[in-house]
Amino acid sequence: MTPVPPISAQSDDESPPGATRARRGHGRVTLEDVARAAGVTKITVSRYFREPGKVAPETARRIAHALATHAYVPNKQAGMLASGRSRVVAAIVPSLSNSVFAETVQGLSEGLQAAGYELLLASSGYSMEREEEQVRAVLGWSPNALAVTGRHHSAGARALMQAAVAAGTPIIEMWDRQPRGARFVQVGFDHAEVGRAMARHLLDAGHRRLVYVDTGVAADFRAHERGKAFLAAVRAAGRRVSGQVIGAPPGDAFDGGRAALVQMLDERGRPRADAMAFANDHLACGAWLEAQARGIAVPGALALMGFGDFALTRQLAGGITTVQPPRYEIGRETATTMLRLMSTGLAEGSVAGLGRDVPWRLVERGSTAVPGARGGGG
Amino acid sequence: MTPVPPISAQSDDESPPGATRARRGHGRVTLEDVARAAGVTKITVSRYFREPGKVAPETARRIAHALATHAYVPNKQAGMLASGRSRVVAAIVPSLSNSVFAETVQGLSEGLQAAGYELLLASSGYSMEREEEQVRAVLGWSPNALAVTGRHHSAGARALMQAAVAAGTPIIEMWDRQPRGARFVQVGFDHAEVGRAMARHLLDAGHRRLVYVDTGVAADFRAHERGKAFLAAVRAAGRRVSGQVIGAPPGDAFDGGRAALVQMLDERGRPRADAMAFANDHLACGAWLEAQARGIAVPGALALMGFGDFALTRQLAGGITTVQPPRYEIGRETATTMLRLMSTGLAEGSVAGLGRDVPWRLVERGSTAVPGARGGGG
DNA sequence: TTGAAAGCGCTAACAG
DNA sequence: CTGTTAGCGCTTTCAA
Repeated sequence: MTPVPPISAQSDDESPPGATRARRGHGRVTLEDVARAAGVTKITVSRYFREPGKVAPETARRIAHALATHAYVPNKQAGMLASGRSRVVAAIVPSLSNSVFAETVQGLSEGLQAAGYELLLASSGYSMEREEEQVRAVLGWSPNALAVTGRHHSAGARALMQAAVAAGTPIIEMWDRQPRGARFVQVGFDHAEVGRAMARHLLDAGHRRLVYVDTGVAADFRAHERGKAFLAAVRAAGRRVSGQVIGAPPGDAFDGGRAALVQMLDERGRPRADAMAFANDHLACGAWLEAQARGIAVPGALALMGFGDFALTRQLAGGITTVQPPRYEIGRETATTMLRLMSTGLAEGSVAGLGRDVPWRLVERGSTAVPGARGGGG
Repeated sequence: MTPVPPISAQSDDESPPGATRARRGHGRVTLEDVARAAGVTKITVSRYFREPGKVAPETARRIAHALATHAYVPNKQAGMLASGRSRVVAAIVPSLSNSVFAETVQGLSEGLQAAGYELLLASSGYSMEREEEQVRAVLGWSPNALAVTGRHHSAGARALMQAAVAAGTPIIEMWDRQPRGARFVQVGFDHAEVGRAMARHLLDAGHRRLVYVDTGVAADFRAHERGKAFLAAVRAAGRRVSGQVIGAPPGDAFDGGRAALVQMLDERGRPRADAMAFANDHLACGAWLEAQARGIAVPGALALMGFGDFALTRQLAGGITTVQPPRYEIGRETATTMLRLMSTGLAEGSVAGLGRDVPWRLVERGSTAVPGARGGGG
């Protein structure tokens, strides 16, 4: 263990009159300790870190030596407080266990790390109330920028975020992009468009009775939006097709997908739908597995498609059609956008609605394959 | 006396409605602003937050009113610096995308949140070098405690961690427990024991030719340890059984599992092993899917088992035998242990090796089921 | 090239 | 119950 030098007031200067106050520090090594050991003052050590070129080689050597024996860890609070620069960016995602957001965070983290920023991460557990708490909490660290997920927030969270923008802190909404009425910069895509594309894909394959299985997660607004648009698109397709949105039970998503499939079966165990679209791939995979267990042919008797492009969709025989969202790219693009906004100082209300549409694509696999050309419906 | 403040290029014209004037630092509202608006001094506002009982009701009312119109966000850097208490705990996990750690983080987060702590999260990407960087980075925030994953760290990281312990910051190693030679408090379990249990399970089922498929992730030391113990246990079981450890290719784990299975097939497409144990359930599921695709009966022709208890293992027909690690509990227990150490101030070297064994269990499912009683081997 | 002085925004101690 | 004073550890002028 490195010996921690005594911090006792070893005063070479005059003792302050009537100085009997209790010391407050926590036993850590400070810049001052290192400086004393190196025979310089703390500002020189500080420079050694920030502008190494500006300290004499000999001095640098002595400082390096002092550092080697002192396990010095710079106190970031102090640095941030003094400089006003935090080099920290905060992000709030609904869930860290959801691999979708994990990859976004990965992209964000990589993009920021390259620029020397640290990431303060929080999760809201898909609760707007907790999101507000987290917004408040992370803003307290004066991050240089904040990324949140989606465009639905509590009034309180919105107020905090707007105050932050007004104070010059860029705020970015990830995963969702809907320039109309946007209050913040957005990096993502339009989920309604995805919902429509899913419907169109199934309609084009000739299916007539379509179902969208929504997630059991109440606050997954993006999934709901896809479902809503899906339904609207089906309804707009004419009288010969029917659309329906049902909800998967909360809990394990594989089980939820299975349950949704079962719910769609008639008394004879046959699907009352031609095709089912799911809010996410776990649900879709669950349904696929249940279909397989029951001998329901996919896509012969029932077409299935999901959202998310989870690894498993490539693994199940024939593959499961899905929408590949730019999970990683959203994070990466958010980082880029943040860096740009931070450097230009453009964080004003004027940029609300700006941002980037990050492209997604529909990946067609076996679960919605059309044998031959099944003929155009509707 | 008063140095002329740097002239702000832009004229401080009128502040946005609701919020009062922008100040020089971040342009953020400070305690002082609120205090002025409430007609008190900042310390009173500070007390209003920390010890509400100690401010007069009338004063409290005025402060509350001032707050309502000021979007005040406390500056945590300043608070921490002044109080020395951070109410922040840091954790470093190998990967946020790995659901195993995601759940641990969830448990940790929940346990800490209840006690009013915030979580600073970092991921090392399974790299000891990056882990050291992250240790250094998070220690700069003066967390009240730090949790790292596993007991393998770079010398530099170890030095930083030991200095932190010496300075009174509890450090906990999660997921691994090996009291011999431990330098820090550990909350987890012994992976060698798991490896032995996996071997025993397969041996007891009468299998003779056993294979452990290690992960393609080089720095997943715990997986390697399970493999090593697995092999040792098989070798110790006598001359009539054989054991082997092979590595899965890096990349997608489902594909890795498939590849590992293929690698074990002879020219006629028949397994050269009786049973395969995998470093994780993704690999095991991949192998299972490949076996199914090739018409290899599981467990008839080949028994499979994994580690991790991922949701999918319950879904594939018959289920896949796995080891259920206490993913969530490790996080929860880490939180409890941290809180205890922080309150007792016991963070000295004397507690190294202390900690908790968190129990795991082997979940037997179809993929290793013994039809009837296949007869005792070795 | 190095140092001295003056805070950053907040809280601990100690009066009133 | 409220205010005053003195820092927390670092970075910013500015001076030497």
